Amino acid sequence: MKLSNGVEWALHCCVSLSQGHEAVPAARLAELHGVPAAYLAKHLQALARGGVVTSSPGQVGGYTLARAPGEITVLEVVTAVDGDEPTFRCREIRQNGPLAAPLEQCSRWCAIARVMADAETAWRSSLAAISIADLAEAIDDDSHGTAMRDVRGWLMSR
Amino acid sequence: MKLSNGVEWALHCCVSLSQGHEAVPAARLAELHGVPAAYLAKHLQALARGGVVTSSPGQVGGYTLARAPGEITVLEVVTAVDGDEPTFRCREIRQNGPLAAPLEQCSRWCAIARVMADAETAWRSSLAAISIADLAEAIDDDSHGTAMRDVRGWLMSR
DNA sequence: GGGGCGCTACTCGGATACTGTATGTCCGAGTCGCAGCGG
DNA sequence: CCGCTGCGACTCGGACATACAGTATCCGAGTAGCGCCCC
Repeated sequence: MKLSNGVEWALHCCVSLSQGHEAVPAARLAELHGVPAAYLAKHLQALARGGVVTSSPGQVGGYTLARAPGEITVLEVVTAVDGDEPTFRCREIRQNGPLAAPLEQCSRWCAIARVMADAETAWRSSLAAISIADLAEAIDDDSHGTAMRDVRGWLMSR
Repeated sequence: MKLSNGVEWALHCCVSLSQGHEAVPAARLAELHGVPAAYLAKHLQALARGGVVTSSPGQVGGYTLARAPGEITVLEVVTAVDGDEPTFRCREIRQNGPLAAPLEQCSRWCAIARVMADAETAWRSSLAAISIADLAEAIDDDSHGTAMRDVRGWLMSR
């Protein structure tokens, strides 16, 4: 079970976007994070589709957070980029083979699927408890208060 | 983030194995669950490598649970089949670009990686709380006590 | 009749093709800002 | 001097190649059981 690395890029981009009020083009975000611009654009489009960021075309266009940083959870970003399909897809193999379970016993999910779904819920809850604002604060603390200030300055310049 | 469907097969196989004391060949497990035998064998090998089941060659060989069903957790099965790499691999992009974080601030993990790791820990804990015996009991309850009895009977026959 | 030996059949295990998803890239459609022109 | 219009440049958005991992399969190495032969 591997998570697309686009998730990491998207989270960093959201944190950066939370530091400026102007729209930031995809190319500029790519430069800031040192990642391929064309590919990052793809993930930003996914964020836009997911309602995490809003895009504006034109000469001074770019991406902006759709809501306040404290109102956007990490889970939303992950879901927007990675898709909202469940990680475990039950193929109902209990209905296969010589001992196939009768259909009337399959009204509930398979016990295995329930366990996996519970685990996924725990994972999602953990991600939903953290907001972009929390991330920005944590990163700022790690850098003793310089990282976010530098990002703000860099976004302002040019 | 998608989980290999081999995980589902492996869990079902472990539950079935918990019902019989004889070694069960891969082909027989495949027949029981209605899945391709050659492919299932691959996953059973992974379970053997992970120490979840033990394999015995020869005419009456096959697979057996390596420990008591209550002592094997779902997490072990998932890890054995899917690999134990973390779902989120931090590429340290904070060290990229014009505002690269200095190395002395990177002694700890990136804040984003920490959040993802916490979520994964929650997921793993949830899976580690359930054993194969728990699964077998839950499946039995769903079928009003017939499913595991049928499996035992089918494994005895032939 | 008992013990030893060889054969056979069955098992797992890893090496080998194929498919789908993630990765990476590109060019076209659309929009906003700015400069130039006319009133 | 002010407003309108046309142009240009920049933006996003989706369509297009490529690389890798999951899917599916096969055949060879090894072992245990069984029957046969010899004593």
